[in-house]
Amino acid sequence: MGEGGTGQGKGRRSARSGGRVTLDMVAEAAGVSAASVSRILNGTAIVSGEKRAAVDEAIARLGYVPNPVARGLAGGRTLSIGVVTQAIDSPFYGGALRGIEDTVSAAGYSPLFVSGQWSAAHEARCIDTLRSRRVDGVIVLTGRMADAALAAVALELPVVVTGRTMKAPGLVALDFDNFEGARLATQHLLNLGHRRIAFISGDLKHPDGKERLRGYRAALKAAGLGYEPALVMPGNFTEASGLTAVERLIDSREAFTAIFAANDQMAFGAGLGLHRRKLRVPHDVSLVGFDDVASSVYSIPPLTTVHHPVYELGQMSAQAMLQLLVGELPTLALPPPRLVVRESTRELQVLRKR
Amino acid sequence: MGEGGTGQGKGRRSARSGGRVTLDMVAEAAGVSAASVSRILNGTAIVSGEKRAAVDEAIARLGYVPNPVARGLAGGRTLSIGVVTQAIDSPFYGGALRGIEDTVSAAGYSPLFVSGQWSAAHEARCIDTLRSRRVDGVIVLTGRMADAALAAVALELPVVVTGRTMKAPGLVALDFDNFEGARLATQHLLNLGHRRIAFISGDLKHPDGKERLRGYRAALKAAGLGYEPALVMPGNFTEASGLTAVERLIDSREAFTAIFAANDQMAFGAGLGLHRRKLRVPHDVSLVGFDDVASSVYSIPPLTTVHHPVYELGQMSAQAMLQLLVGELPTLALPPPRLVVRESTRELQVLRKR
DNA sequence: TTGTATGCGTTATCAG
DNA sequence: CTGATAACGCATACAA
Repeated sequence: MGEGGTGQGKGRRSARSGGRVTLDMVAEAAGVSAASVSRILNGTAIVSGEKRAAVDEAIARLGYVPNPVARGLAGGRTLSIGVVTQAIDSPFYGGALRGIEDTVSAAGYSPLFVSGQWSAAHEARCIDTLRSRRVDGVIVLTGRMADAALAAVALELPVVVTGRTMKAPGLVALDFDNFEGARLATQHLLNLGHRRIAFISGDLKHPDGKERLRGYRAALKAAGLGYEPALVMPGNFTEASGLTAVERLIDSREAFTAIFAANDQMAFGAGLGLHRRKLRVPHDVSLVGFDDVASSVYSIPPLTTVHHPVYELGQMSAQAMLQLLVGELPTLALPPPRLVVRESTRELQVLRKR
Repeated sequence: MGEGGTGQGKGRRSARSGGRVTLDMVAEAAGVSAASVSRILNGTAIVSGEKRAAVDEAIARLGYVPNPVARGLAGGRTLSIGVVTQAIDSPFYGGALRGIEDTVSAAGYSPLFVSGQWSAAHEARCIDTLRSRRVDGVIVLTGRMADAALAAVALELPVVVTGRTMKAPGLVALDFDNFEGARLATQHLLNLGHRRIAFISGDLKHPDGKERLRGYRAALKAAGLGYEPALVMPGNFTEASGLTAVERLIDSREAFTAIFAANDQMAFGAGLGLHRRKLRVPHDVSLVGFDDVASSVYSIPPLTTVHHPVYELGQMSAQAMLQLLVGELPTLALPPPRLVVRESTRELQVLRKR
């Protein structure tokens, strides 16, 4: 394409680097100045219809495509936006990355993904890399960095951060209602008649972890039940920690009829732990997760969980960034949490009622 | 860091753009020419120890960090390498992406990930984007593009492609022995006494899909068993297709005691299908997957599968690219397939033997 | 070995 | 509205 059949003049694209067509060549072909071509391309100023037509034609005929690198040097904008995630291969963040890529690339931007490895120091280094690459903005998925540190980078370039609620100039935070989600999940178990509901917490230094624990406690309290620390096991959002937690729970001989894990991955680990101890889900114990990752539909049994709109989260943070970039103040809100009831929970059978 | 406490002279970094330090400033501070600084930075030429020391000191003191954008414009190298994957959120490719990122960034490069969406046309567009961004090379994970198309881009910039075996100038292909892996998996089932082994194939237009089917057939043949088309169900590497396949298999009333799915995701789907039909794994039917994705350790039961070293695959393709970039001819080989026996397979019980 | 001059492809700042 | 011309930050022939 672009090469067309009417390849008169110019002939075989010239030299190295794939013999690319430059803006100058377009300008010459269209009989205008390079500046005008640039203006047309960027809508920087109003140009007459005639010239515009000539330029458009030349661009099409020559198959011109702008060079983002040169553009970045000259204009300061690289049309690339940095994304710092925790682990690029996480089943959870994966969806968000896809949402970001889809949205951002549709607007002509390219995402630059870097993994923070769950470390504030590493994250800071990632952001330095991103800044040295002159990204136009940075999207931080959750992240471990202090709010203040983030606010500091927001002073120099637009920042969108998910998973926390904060305010700072040049920064927009997009948070999901983890509290409500956890409350919903616990309430579901309560509605099914469960009273002894164990909780496998996530990393409690992580805002999501904190909020989900809070939601669990709130639901319990609203139901007139006391908070029993013995039913709460620490985890770190990995399958392994879910497995360990459930083993400790069983070994503690504390009675429980249901488990709410602070994320799906831990729920999967817990499920395996239960399976190993010959406890069946949901026959013997009901199990609820959080996030609704792709594989939760196909786990055995399919997992009841709280839907976390990660793809939308990605889309929205990207949109927010795009708006920030044009100087608008984004006002976006994530959809509220929604419980997805599948097959890992069921009504408490009376005989086991304590 | 770099700012240090000894912030004498220069004072608060000057103007806009974060008031960055340029190479010229370093040159001036060190009392040498910009060219020399550039040469030191790139090892382009031998410079005297004195000047080098002065420059190093100036760089450290000023906290200079090169601008990749300018570097890209001037030198043609952007220190970024493009990666086209199929789906950035795939549990399978995720590991490879991590391997690539780790390796590439350790060498000072930044990966630019784009999703090909399983479409040759989309892939081609992705590569165009990458090229317009002047990446120094492209890593293609499997991909749908024709070999010839890939060879064509390899003419203009280094290409590393995984999941296929081909030869072309400027291109290195890194393939995994899918045939042997599938043979191993099938052999395992055979060793356990299974004779009626169903196969859920992957996309047969996909080289991996083809090879795995071939391995299955080869093992059967070596065991003196005929190939029964009725035992082979088509799939497309998704959980959903695995579920469907197993349902069709059961509905066909064809007898089988084991299933080999061409990837883990389909195995998970198949597992759920079996569960729904009240068939237990491995009690009633043994199940083997392929890839050994992270979650296969925690599936119920933990899945016996063929380990595919995806992370290493990512690392090696990155290394290969790095070598290509310095003009070396990479000679890397992936580790051979290895069967990971977990709990989804067991010896065939005589009573069910047909 | 080192410095000088030029160019990379665009955008931005000026005059016209 | 439009066209020269100067940055942008660095690398590289070329000359010294």
